[in-house]
Amino acid sequence: MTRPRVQLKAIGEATPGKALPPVGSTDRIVDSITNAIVERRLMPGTKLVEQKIADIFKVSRTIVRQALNQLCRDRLVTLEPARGAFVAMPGIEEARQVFEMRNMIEGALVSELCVRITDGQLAQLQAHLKAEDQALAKGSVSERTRLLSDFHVVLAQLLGNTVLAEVMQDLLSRSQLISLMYQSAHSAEESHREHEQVVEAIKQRDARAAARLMKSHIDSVERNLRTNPDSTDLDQILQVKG
Amino acid sequence: MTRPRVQLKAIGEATPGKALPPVGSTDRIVDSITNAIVERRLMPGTKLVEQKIADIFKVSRTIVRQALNQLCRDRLVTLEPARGAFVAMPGIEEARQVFEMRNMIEGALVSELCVRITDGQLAQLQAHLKAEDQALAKGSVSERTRLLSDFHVVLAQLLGNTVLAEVMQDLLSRSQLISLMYQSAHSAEESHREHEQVVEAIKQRDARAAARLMKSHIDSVERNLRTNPDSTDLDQILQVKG
DNA sequence: ACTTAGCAAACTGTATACACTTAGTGCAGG
DNA sequence: CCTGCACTAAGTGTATACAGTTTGCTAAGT
Repeated sequence: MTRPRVQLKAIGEATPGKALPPVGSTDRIVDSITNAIVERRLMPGTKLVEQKIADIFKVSRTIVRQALNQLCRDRLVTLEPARGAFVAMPGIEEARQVFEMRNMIEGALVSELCVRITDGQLAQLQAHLKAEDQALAKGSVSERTRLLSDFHVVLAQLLGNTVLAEVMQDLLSRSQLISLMYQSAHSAEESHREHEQVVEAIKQRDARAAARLMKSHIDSVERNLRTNPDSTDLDQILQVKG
Repeated sequence: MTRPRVQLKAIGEATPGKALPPVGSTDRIVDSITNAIVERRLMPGTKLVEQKIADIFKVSRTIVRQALNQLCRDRLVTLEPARGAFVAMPGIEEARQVFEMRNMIEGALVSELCVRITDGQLAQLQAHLKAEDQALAKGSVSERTRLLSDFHVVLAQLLGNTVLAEVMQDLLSRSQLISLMYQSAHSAEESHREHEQVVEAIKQRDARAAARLMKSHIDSVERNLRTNPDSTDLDQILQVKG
């Protein structure tokens, strides 16, 4: 079986523009690998050898194993018994389920927001939209991607519900991995426009419209995945088979 | 600080009527402790000493630590650095957030079910209701509790969405821990009746009613928590302070 | 030339050892 | 009698050692 061989050094560096790095050694590794995956520096299927990661972070395999276990729970990494850890390769069915779940949660989320959002929070949303706009104009690709994804996290955070925010963060990491595998044809510009429409509906306190727009946004992202299994994907699909 | 001292042996046994035990040693321990917690054999605040658990399951602390880490991610256990692992004691705010999240998810869930459920699946639901009924008549308290909780898991599973089912399973474990801390006055009979109403609405394919009934069911459970912080809770709250 | 058996290197899974932190106990001083 | 400090036992955090498995290579056989 030939899996993609990628430089593991890709996970060494931190990402600018993120929250301050976590205190624990384990969390630091989880964060680095998570970022490396969602930023496409670690491709799906890449084997993550414990000792190499341990060397990079100057810790023992014990710590690395803890990190890999957490990543496995996040579904960003697959653990195959006695074989090792691999960057996950979510299948079509899993992708469908993640998006279905997002549809349900985010639909209800924006509905609720229409009822409870404050003016200050609305301004916060507008500020995020502006940041998206600027990133589209001059930002790097990875910055765009991050902001477009963060939009959904911000929405979740506005409800002040940590439980919800964590689940959303999880679903979004997986979404990014999925988008990466089934190369999305959904343009950043289109996503941004759809985000603006959602925010506008929230501003009007139109729960029904907001939910509809959000669902159609997510559907639109998903649709553009399925209809475009392009060459990169085929490579990876073949690599799975051997 | 005085925390409740409970026999750790409580986690040794498996629970009848559950799915077959998992293969890995780690998962076996996670399952045992999870069951012990939701079945109230391990009370909130109980310290989980690694070596003792290791002795019980005849494994090394390495394995136990993996299990405790997983339980920490499930929020059933709290890890305090250099102090150890404790059965979680979710606060009021966390409880509110869990129920809010359930409201959002399960509302959308039953709506969706109204559109997609098959006759066979409806029969499955009815069968579950019947099991609840029988447990109310003659089953043990823990069996009732389990069935009433499983109702929600079954609903999630009917959608055929593993991602959703896992999140729900998670939220329900936490809900059980919460009910246990803030002793619920919500009677099993009332829950069962409300379940029946939800199923009836699904049967009629009335999405709006189903969502409304489900939300009111969850609200009703939550309301009965908050208004009844009885003696057991006070004990635990005092124990936290000093 | 192609397949297959066997061997060696690499890697994972678990246990163990050891350093460091915390918590409890007893004793001395106020 | 109460307070504060040193000491000790218990427990956690990390590294390391070792056993078992997988994987890729080599070589023999068809």
